[in-house]
Amino acid sequence: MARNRSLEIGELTDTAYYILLCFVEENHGYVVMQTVEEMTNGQFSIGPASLYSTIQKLLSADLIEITELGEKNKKTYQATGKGIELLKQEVERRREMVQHAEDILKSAGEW
Amino acid sequence: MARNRSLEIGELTDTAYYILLCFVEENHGYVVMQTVEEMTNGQFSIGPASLYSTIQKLLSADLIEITELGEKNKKTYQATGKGIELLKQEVERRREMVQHAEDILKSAGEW
DNA sequence: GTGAAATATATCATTAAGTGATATACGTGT
DNA sequence: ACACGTATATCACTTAATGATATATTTCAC
Repeated sequence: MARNRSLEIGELTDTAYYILLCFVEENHGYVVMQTVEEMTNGQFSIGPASLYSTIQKLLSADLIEITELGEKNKKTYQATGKGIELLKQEVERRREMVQHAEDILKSAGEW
Repeated sequence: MARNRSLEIGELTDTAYYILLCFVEENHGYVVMQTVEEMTNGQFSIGPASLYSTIQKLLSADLIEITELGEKNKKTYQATGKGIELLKQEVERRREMVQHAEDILKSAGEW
C-alpha cells in the first residue's frame, strides 16, 4: 500500500518560518517578499529564488496548500492544519531559544 | 594595507546561535553537544560535524576565540565582544519573530 | 591492568538550504 | 507605446548541515 511519502520537516529555517507565517492568511507568494521586508524593516528579506523553492518544499510537506489556481498566472496558498501546528510549535521553540539565551547571558553578567 | 578580511556573518543559523551561546562562558567544544541536547530536551541536537565546522566559521568571523590551547587534545573557546553583541542582536531578532507570529496567529483566530 | 564507556576533536563525502541573476507575462496608468 | 509594479519560475552557484567514521585520552569498574 503506497504510503503518502511526503517530505517531513522537523524544524523550520527562518526563511520557511516567515513564508509559512505569511500563509496563515490566504495569500499570493509575492506578498511574502513584501511582507517580510516590511515586518523586519529590511533586516530580513526573501528573494524569488528562496521563496519559490521553499514554497515547493512546504507544499511537499503538506504544510501549505494551493487554495486557488487562478486562470492566468496567479496562485494563492494557505497553511494547512498541519502547517499551523508546526508553526505554533516553532514559535514556541524560538521563545525557548530566547529564554535560554537570556538565562545564560544574565548569569554571565552580559545582560 | 592588508585589511583583516574576516568572514562576515549577518544572521546566525540556529546551530550557530546555540554554539555561540554555549561560548558565552569559556568552554570546550564538546560541552556544546551535551548542553544543547539537555537544554532542548533532545529536540535540537548538534553532531560533531556541524559543531566543528561551525566553530571554524565562528573563529573566522571573530565571534569566538581560542582561550586555551591545552597540551593534549583540549581547546577552550569563548565568545568575543563582537560575538556577544551579535548574539544579543540575534536574541532580539528571534524575539521579534515570535512577536510577529503571535500577532498574525492571533488576528487569524489561530491563537 | 584491561577493557568498556565517556570525553574530546577532527575530516570526508554527501545532502539540504539559500541566493544572485535572469526570464517571462500580465495589469495599470500615462 | 512603454515604464512600472505585480506575480511566478528556473538555472547555476555558494553556503550550511550532517551521517559516518576515525583517533586519542581519561575514567572507572572488574
